[in-house]
Amino acid sequence: MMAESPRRGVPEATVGRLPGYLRALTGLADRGRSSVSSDELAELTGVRGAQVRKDLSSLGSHGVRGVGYDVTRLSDQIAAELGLLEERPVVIVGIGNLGRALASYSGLATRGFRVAALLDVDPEVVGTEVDGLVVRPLGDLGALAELLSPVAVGVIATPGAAAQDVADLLVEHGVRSILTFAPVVLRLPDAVHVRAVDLASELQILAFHEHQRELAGAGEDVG
Amino acid sequence: MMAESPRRGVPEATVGRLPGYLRALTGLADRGRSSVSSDELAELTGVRGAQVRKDLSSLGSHGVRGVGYDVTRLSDQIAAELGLLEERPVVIVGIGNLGRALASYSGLATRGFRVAALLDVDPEVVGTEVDGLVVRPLGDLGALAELLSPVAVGVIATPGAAAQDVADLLVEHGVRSILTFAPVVLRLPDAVHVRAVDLASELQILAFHEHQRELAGAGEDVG
DNA sequence: TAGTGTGAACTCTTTCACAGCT
DNA sequence: AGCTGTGAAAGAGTTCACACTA
Repeated sequence: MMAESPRRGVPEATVGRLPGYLRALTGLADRGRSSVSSDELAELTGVRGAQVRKDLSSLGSHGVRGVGYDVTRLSDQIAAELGLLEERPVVIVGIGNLGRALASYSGLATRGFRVAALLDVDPEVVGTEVDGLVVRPLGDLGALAELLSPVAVGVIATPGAAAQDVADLLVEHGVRSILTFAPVVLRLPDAVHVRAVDLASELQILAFHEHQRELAGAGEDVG
Repeated sequence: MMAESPRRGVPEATVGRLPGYLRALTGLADRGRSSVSSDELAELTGVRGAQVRKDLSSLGSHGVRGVGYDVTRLSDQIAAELGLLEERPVVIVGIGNLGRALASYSGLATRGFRVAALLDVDPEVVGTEVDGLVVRPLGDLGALAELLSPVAVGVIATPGAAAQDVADLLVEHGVRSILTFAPVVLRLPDAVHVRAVDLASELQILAFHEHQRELAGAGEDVG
């Protein structure tokens, strides 16, 4: 028989859940579990069982009927899918409190990444050491090419005003995936993947729901 | 005629974009602009024009045909929808680098929030001052009730191992909306709204796309 | 004329429900 | 007996395209 192609195109919504599955599987493996059912994995990650099965089947996964999924095998398969079999370098630009938080976050190392470089423009910050790494001037980016292979992911933790320039610079040096915390919309070539986390937006979304509840409460029967 | 109900139920996907619109509108207002078209707003926020119009119409908004939307009016309307007409208090638990980054983020104040309290368990950290606020012991939460009105939003910036306990404590004290940065799934009553931002997951999602590109590149014509 | 508001088509995602395997 | 894998149904979200109007 011919090798079946595991899948073509994992749906984006599924990709978004893979890290959660991987995290749960790592936890299970640490506790010595060797197999897990879709319902249990669902429980651990806060989704539905059917969802887990659909997601995993889109990876071409093979669970065992009547038993479940092999924890190690599935974990490896997801890690492979995410491209984490090899440690991926991360460059963090902007070493304020946020940049420092990211730089010293041990979860990066345990989940497939290596902080390869810390960059900043502030001469007060450049040269200081964070979690064993010396902060370099932004201009050094070009000199770091060999540290950034396989292609690094860029993290922007600068003030909003600097974010676009930093993003352009990263892209110039070959970065194609950027995680930004700056509250601005980055204009970049379509080929660059950007994920934006905006703290204030997250809070505003929560505020919306809070507000809706307040309205609902006010409108309800009194007494 | 009777007052038309502006809407019933704004779609969740729309809610997720409102903060972006609000940010763009604030920028336009600062630059003295008084009206804006859906296409321009779309351009500024990185979505499509039709999307903007659908979103705004679900708020019961009224743009002017041939002209566009009134910047101030629309901005106020979105702020109202998000419940930001009154400053909403935020409690931050876990004053490590990340908690400090959040505490000193000026974007909170400019976007409808007030950092009402900083809490931590570490005696080394309790009593220190961050951005003009003294860090209090976690146990003080009960004593802060008056600071936390209207109902506060809780932010969890603790290590994963502490997150569930902190979340339970927040909920006990009336918090119904939580933003967590801890890489764990929180088990809370359904009535509590939780948004989880997991840095490593974000990077893994980017890594997935990076990896796909590498596969595609390797499979392509060479030369 | 420029630009909104919106039904209708389309696409993506989730959920259901059950056949089929171990 | 238990649990996966998956078509089919249902539900969300997005995009199209155009009538309408200031």
